Amino acid sequence: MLKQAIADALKDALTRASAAGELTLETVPEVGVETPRDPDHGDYATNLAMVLAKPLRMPPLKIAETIVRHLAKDDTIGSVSIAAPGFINVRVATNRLAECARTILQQGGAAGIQPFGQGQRVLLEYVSANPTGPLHVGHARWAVIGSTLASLLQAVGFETHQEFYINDAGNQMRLLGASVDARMQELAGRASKMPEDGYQGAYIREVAQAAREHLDASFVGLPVEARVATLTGFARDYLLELQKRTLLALNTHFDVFYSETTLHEQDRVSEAIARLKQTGHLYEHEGAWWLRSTAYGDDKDRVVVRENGQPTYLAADIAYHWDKLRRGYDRLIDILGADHHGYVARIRAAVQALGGQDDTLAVVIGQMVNLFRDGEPVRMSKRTGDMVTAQEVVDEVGTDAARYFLVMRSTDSTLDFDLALAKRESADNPVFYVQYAHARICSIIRVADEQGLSPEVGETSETVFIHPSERQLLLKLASYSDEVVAAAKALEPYRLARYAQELASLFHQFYAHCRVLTDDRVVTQARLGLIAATREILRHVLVDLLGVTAPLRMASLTEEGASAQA
RNA sequence: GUCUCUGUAGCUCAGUGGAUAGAGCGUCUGCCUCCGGAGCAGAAGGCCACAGGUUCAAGUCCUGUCAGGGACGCCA
Repeated sequence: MLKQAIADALKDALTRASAAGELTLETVPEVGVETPRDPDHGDYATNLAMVLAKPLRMPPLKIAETIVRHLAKDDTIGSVSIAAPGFINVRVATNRLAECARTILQQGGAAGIQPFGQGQRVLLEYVSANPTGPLHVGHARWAVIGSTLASLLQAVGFETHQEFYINDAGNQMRLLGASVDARMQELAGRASKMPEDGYQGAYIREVAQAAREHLDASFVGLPVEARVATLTGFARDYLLELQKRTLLALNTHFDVFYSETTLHEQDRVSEAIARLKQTGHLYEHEGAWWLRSTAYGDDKDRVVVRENGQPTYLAADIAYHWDKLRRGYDRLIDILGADHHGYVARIRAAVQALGGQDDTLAVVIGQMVNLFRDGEPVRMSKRTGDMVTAQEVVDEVGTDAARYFLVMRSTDSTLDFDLALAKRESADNPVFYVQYAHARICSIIRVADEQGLSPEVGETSETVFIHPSERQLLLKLASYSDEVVAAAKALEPYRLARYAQELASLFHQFYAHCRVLTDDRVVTQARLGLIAATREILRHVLVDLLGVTAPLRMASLTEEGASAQA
């Protein structure tokens, strides 16, 4: 809310100084405004003078003085100071901060968020698992990152859509059908042979059991090919439903589940191949057709049609991405696991070969999740039966903790997820810390309500908000809209979780230092407004962006509190 | 071997080229007459893996080395 205003004021000052002939600028440079680490250095700062020192061939301190002399005092800039070697430090007028809180209170947590997306259409594709088994924790991480990113981009003015690409074609699916068939034969008491590299997990037996209940009894006696074909479809549907249930439990909602098989059935794959041949991006070599992906920076060219005439997985994915482009999306975002990193260059190349710009497709790589239970690593393997599924994780720790933990780290970092820790309802657990701040505010407002007080931020704030913790809280509230925009531009949803924790921390500090409900009516009114604005922001970041609940009260506390007092 | 992510406090991690490197947990010490103590305050704890370079300024950018994760199919 404030960053742009300060940058504009500085830019105006530069222009005036230039017009006055005191600084000889050819163009007005980009003004970078940052928040200093040390609050003593002001609320916002710029290194403008130091950046200009070289081109102007003037000492940075002198430039800073000149800029400050031409800086118009407005309702945002309270005071300005210069610090060696050339920083310009701005302290925001407290009335302006109070005005920000008032705006948040009136317009809600989204107030002031710059809608730079301008209605551009964005398609996010994420999770996109094979329907050959339950989702694992890695999938859960992509799910949470994807859905949070979708909300985030929506909040900054993009029109976002979310899709799950079902990898339901190819050899893996036949193998799945054969694995289920083997288990089913077992259940029927017949001799069976699990195929080489067949799916071994306990869930295969579950699918087989379900198939026995839903398919006709005589089915077991059919020839192998017929059985496997039917079971492949059955298992696909069954496991996809399982995955969908998990995604819902993670509070993730897709607009479309897009089946790879339909691409083949509707000849989309052959169309895409024909198109690439026509535009000269494919060539024939050793009986196969290759995409010239090296033309767009890939390490080597990639086969799209095999020697035997069958299209590869890449061919289908190219067709899918072409379909996305033809549906009129301005930007495509794919979220992939680090295990698919090597795939990025070729799909980016394909998008460009299909006419996309080099920045049309953005790929977010999520590093892997290491699962722990009480410090002991838990193995994740699809082939063994003992893996912990995403569903089990959500069942164990709950949706809120699962979402928060899976999104709170940078996607570039591998995530250590300790189930015991996430489950613990204690201070270890950041999601409870943030939710507690929200519940605490609700509690105060409930008490105030009983006294006939409603939250408002009055006009006399300069004299009312005098405690440092009040200022810090106000500043944090005012920076929310800037933070949302920054997180969206960088495609870094984890920043929202950090912000939420920092805001909660500042609120708890304020709470410890300043009593809200006091004998002084003016102070009470102002502080009620402050915490109500804090609640708006907490609710927005938790519910609207992170997809986590913002509880009015902490349920387990009342129980514990009751028993503790007894 | 090539590509890629990571390496910052005992642990898990922040840190958009700027000022004295931060948070949470853990450890130690304080704070409940009072709006919810799942909280707050304080202390201890660091050659930012290592070596060069770029610049007014490097934890941050570049190159190399070391260590750990992931990937290198006419699998999906």
